[in-house]
Amino acid sequence: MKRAAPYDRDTALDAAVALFWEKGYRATSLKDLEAALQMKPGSIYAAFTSKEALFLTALERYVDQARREFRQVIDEADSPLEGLCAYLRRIGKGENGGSECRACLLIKTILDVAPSEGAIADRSRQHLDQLKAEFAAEFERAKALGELAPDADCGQLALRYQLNIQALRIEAHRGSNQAERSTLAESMVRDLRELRPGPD
Amino acid sequence: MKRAAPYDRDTALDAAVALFWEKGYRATSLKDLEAALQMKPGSIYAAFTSKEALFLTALERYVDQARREFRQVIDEADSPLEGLCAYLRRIGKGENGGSECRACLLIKTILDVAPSEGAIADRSRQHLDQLKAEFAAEFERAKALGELAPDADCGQLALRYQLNIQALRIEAHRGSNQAERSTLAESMVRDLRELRPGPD
DNA sequence: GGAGCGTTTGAGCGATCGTTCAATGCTGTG
DNA sequence: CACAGCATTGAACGATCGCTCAAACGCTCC
Repeated sequence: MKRAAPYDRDTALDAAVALFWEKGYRATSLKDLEAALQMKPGSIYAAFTSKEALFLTALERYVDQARREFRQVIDEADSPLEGLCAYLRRIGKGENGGSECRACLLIKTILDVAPSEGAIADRSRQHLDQLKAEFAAEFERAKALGELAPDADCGQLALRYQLNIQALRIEAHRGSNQAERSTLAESMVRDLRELRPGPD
Repeated sequence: MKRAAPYDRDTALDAAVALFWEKGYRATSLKDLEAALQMKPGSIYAAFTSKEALFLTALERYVDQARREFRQVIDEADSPLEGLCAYLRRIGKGENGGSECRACLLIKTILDVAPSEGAIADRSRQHLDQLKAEFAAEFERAKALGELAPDADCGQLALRYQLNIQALRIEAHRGSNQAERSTLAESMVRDLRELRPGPD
């Protein structure tokens, strides 16, 4: 039997996600990682190959978690459109699972990373596209249930939805207080609800 | 008479803006600046005190330019609301003056910069607030002319307008092509136009 | 033409970056 | 208990970071 690893990979990765999320890829030094993961440089490299590889692994974990949170909110909602609204509200509340409210790590990364570190930017873009597709699928579900007009462009709606989420998160990075962001989220929710076809 | 400075301060600052805009504050090294400004480190420090001070000066220039462009589009438009729409379209076109389309330097900076370099982040936030105020003033003007409902919340509208602009610019950082962004801008314009009160 | 002075230069500072590897310490087996 | 084997360690590497300063330069004025 192999000796149990004295570090817990999942715990370490969670710490890495939190750190990268807070400081960004470039600004996070190996020294920071040593402290956060409670691992010496050698161990980090043995476990994750390189800073870049560690980041990519952490990114995967981050996206998985984000997707899980989204799905959970959706599943608890009464309808697809209501679920999408609820998720917006949740982000506006500033609470995003247990973690503090920050700009989306994917966006941060895309803006932060130099062209030379293209692998990281590329992967981030892929993740963004996948999340957008997830949103689009939810809009499609809403349309099938009659919550949207039959000719609604779900791709476009998903894009704007995603941009709204990004905006809410970036707004949190700015000085704005929580109430302001809640108002903002409500205004976005209103826009979504107005998409509902109906005799009004 | 003092000897004329062998470097042109404005030219150097323009180069600094372009470089910082492309690479971000942290990722821009003194070596990069030496090449871009065609100045040796000693000269840079003699002229601008430090990398941080140089960035702050460049930031000022960037914002001035952005504001000038906005004002120009507004002044050429038939009405305040039309001006705001035209500016959105212009950003959607991907052309933003002569410079390539990139995420707003202010947003990039806020997301990029560590808390330890607070001065830079703080100044960026101030600039963002000022620009938002400029937008709000334009919405107020629109309201006074009857282009908006009398009870419209111009502060809120300005915020969402600014977030839309940020979204368009960040979208450019992503893979999305120009046509996609144009469509996006048109959709935002439509939202703006729907604010017009009317008999419908 | 030479003295004086302000500017520009670039080698080099200490710190820190991401990374490596020989030495060390611990664990499961005989 | 002794040993074999592997994970962990942390000092140290070369590169690069932001930055400094003594020396060289070039202009102006006498």
